[in-house]
Amino acid sequence: MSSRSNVDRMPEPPASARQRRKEQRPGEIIEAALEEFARRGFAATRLEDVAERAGVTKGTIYFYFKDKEELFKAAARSSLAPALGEIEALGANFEGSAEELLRLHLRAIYPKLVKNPRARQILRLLIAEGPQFPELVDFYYRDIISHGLAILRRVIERGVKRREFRRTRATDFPQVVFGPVLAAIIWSLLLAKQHPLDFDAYANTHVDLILNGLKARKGK
Amino acid sequence: MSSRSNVDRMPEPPASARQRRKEQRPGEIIEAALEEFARRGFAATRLEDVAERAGVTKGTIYFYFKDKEELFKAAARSSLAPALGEIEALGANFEGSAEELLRLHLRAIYPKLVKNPRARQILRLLIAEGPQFPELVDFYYRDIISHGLAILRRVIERGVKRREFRRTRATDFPQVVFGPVLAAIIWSLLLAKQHPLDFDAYANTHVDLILNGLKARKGK
Amino acid sequence: MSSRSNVDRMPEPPASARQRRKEQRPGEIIEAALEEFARRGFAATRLEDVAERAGVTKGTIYFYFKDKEELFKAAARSSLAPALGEIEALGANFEGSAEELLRLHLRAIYPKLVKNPRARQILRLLIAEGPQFPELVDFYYRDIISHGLAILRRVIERGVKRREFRRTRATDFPQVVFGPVLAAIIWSLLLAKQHPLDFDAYANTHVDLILNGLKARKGK
Amino acid sequence: MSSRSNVDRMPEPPASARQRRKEQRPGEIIEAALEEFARRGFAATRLEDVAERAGVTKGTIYFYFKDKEELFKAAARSSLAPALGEIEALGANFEGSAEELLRLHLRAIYPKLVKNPRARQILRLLIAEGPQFPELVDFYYRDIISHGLAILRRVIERGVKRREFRRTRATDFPQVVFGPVLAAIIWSLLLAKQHPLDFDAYANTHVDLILNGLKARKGK
DNA sequence: AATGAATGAGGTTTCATTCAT
DNA sequence: AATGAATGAAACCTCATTCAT
Repeated sequence: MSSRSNVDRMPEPPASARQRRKEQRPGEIIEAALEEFARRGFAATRLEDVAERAGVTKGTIYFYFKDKEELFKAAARSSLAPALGEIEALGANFEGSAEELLRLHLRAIYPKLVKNPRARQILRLLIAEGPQFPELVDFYYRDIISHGLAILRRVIERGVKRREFRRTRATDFPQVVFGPVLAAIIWSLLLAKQHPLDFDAYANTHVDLILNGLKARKGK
Repeated sequence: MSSRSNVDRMPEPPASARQRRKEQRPGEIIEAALEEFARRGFAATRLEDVAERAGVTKGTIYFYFKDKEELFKAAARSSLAPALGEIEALGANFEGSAEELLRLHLRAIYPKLVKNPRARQILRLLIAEGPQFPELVDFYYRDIISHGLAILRRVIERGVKRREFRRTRATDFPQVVFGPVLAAIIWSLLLAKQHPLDFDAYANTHVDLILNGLKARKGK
Repeated sequence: MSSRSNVDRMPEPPASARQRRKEQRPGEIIEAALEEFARRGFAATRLEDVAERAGVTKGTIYFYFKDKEELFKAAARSSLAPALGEIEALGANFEGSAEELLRLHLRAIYPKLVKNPRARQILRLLIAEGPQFPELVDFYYRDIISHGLAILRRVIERGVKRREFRRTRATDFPQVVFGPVLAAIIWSLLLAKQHPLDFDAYANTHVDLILNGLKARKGK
Repeated sequence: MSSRSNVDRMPEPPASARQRRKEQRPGEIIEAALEEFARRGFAATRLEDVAERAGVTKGTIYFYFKDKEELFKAAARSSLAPALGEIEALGANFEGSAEELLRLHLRAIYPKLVKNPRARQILRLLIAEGPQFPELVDFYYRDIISHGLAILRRVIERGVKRREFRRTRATDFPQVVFGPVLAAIIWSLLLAKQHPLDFDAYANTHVDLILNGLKARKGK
């Protein structure tokens, strides 16, 4: 990403550089746009800044995107799907206990969501611009959120079936299990700089608390 | 709210009404501003719209607030303190079990935060505009967040001391306990309209799961 | 019109100048716009130029008109109605011959249309921008053209009834009688500067030719 | 016209087709340009649209024409000369009466000017863009208008010499005789769609009225 | 205290034009 | 001969801010 602009300034780019550039341009612009939109929000972002960050001029953006809104949507839909896919894959052929599986999932979520700047930025955009871009919310619900919740729900159900977990309404509200992750992301977005948080220890506490909360009591 | 503008257009309002009006003006403007800012974000909000909603003209806003930013800060600081105060008061002379107290707190939080549009809007503003208004984040951390977390921390510590709760790092990370509330608020902000959630049942699940997670195991 | 800008530059305008100005502003802007639009056409006209000519800034235009198109329509509808009214009035209580009346009408048309820059400009706008602004064409047809043709038609019919004029299809096509006026206007718009035309002699020739054309032959 | 683009996309067009294509390109572009310029005017016409209509890309236009203005002039000069030539030829070896000859001329003008979309479009361009392109006006005056008027003048003079027509100033102002044609063209440009006109009957009325106007009175 | 006409900086968007391929 | 990605100069338009009243 940072090497890009250097190339721009290099005289005599290799023969096929132009071709390679052309194919990468939209992606580069989207990348730059995501960065700027996440930093400032939709309205406060200047396409001039996006252009500069992408190493092109304003006009070029309009060659690839109809208008600011289109660019925003393209950037905001910037996929979290790969991350989700990896998480989903965890449960594919898993044979162990539900506890183990939930631990695996939650532990995977932190590096992929909390510590991943891109994911945090997208969450910020979603919260900030959701009301102005309902299609965006729809998209994320359909493609990401509902899937993520379904994954959690299945793990919990598995635990219940195996008598590892109590039968609770947690299967109806997997958001409760996920909630602490959201708290961590928001902390990271707003406060981490001034008030650092040990996210590893935080994740352990989250896992421990939730698992203990779900598990069936021996004594009872 | 709707009667306001009528009054404005009434010729010769009685002296006292005018007086009352004058004193209420800033508050009315702040109220209108909060609404608009929360709906659209700082940059996208037009002072003209705030003025209209407040039943005044643009010029009047500048009589009470130096500029748009000042108005935004005034609106965004719009207090959550009363809500926090009420929650804090719960623990003041409480003599019962920590479980009971935590239950009380969590149950109090839902109506005051999740179901309270004003609180939700402020959270949205904080997340959306935080990067542009660090003072705002500081303010909320100092006045609200740190206090709120401290309250939770004290309740948990009380439980640990009374051997009701296990000794976990939850006291270091009360955010984990609070997390599900955040998830509910964000759901409410973005998704509730299309995908309603039974927040009462949700709250019960939250309380149950967290309490069970915190409690010491009899068997062990 | 030309004194306006001087006033602008005068320090200390009289007390009510502002008020007077406010009421005149829209009219002044329309006047300036008509001038510019007629000179350059809709697309090529810059609002900055209109503003300068009107002695205001770009922003002011948008205070009075929604956008460039709205301003254009307002300017283009700039009335020809008074001129039409005066012509129409000619026939009101006229008691003389149809020949005399037609002479009166045609003679009145030249100063009001051919020699009137405003009328010429409007015609140019109508022809040039008609396809882009069908509502404008509708408006002119409804308010001006159909009335104008009706006036001519009535005069011709009167002549026919009085046996002054032959019975021809000129009543169905008063445009034929009016045509030479159009030729004069267009000449004036395009060629008069390089190739002056004696419009008074032209008008006489027009009147003579058409009247002779309409009149019943004695011999026959 | 519509098959053109298909050909374009055909791989390996036969050598001769390509050759033919190459030679026709400028003409095709001019044709497309005339269409677009007449529809929208100079400023509002986008070269991209011209290119698309011509079945080429923007760049190609610049291979044949220096810039937009050059293309416009090429399109706007698009010849009316053939039409004029045919009309002029009518009088070449004509031996009959002036009345007959004038009838011939006027009758020839309608299909060639009023009913010919290309001629109408050029007139529109001339009126609309004349002020911005004085050379264009000069060109049309020199090559078309002055010739056309001269033709009419000669016919009228012939009639006067032969004592068919009265001696009037119509020879100084043949525009009067031509005027009704202009009215018909403009009607056709602006109003014909909404308010159809029977141009054949119109032409007859024109011929009848003007001839009667010109002719010497038997009785006198 | 309040108004609202007016400003002007700044942003989005368009499009003629260029140029490497 | 032709392409089309890229540019950059304008142009439209918005809106925070001012100020005479």
